[in-house]
Amino acid sequence: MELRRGPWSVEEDFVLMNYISHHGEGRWNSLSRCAGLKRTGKSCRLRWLNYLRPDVRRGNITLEEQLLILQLHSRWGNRWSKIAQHLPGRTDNEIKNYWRTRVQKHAKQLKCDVNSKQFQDTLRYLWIPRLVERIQASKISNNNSSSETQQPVQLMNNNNNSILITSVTPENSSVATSSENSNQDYYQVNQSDQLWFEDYQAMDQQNNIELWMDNEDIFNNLCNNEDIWSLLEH
DNA sequence: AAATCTGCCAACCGCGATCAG
DNA sequence: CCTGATCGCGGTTGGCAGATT
Repeated sequence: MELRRGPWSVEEDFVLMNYISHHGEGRWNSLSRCAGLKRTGKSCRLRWLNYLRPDVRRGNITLEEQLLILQLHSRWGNRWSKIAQHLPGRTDNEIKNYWRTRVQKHAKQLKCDVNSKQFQDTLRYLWIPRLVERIQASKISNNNSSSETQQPVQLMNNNNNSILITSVTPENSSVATSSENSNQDYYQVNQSDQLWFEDYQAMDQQNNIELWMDNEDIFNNLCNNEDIWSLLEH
């Protein structure tokens, strides 16, 4: 039997959805045959998981989701399926596409490799905190009560060639992180030994941005579809 | 207005892991 | 235990639409 390739038709989608609704997913090769689809099992699986499955989320990646992607990628690297497990309704393919088209583009603009320590540090110490700050600001301006439990972070040069990351209380939440100063801090850090990294890890254990990942409300305020990259550039 | 470029995203491919006989 | 089949993941490609030249 000749296998079909390329985009799925509406009829094929219907057949696949109908079959899975009656028989469940899995055993993709036999599923494809039994459903009468001229597609590989692999193709059926991909179509279902990335497009047809009812809990797939559509629309732009939100600020919160962008933050999660950055944080999780800094920890796990290109383990897209693992990252996707923490973004309900988003597929590994979607996250991978987002990363490649948006994040890698900015690495290119900075003339550094996306996997280089320099770029990873830029993400971790400059862009992630600024994104957290931005989200926090948007929540405060929205009078969102859930913001009380979430704290922004602040970047400080502690005169020891390391960057100190501290939480910021609501009363002094106007965090100053001009790109010039932060870049200067960043390059000083780059010349230092491993102390800064240990500092960060220690803070990581206590009260820093990782708290965000565990907040159950994080997906309850998906109000904002702004793009962090345009925000961070200006 | 036409040609070219760019961003986006669905789909395919290769490979290693896992499963089943 | 071995081997072929299948699955799942990450990398890559191709095509479309909108932006730019």
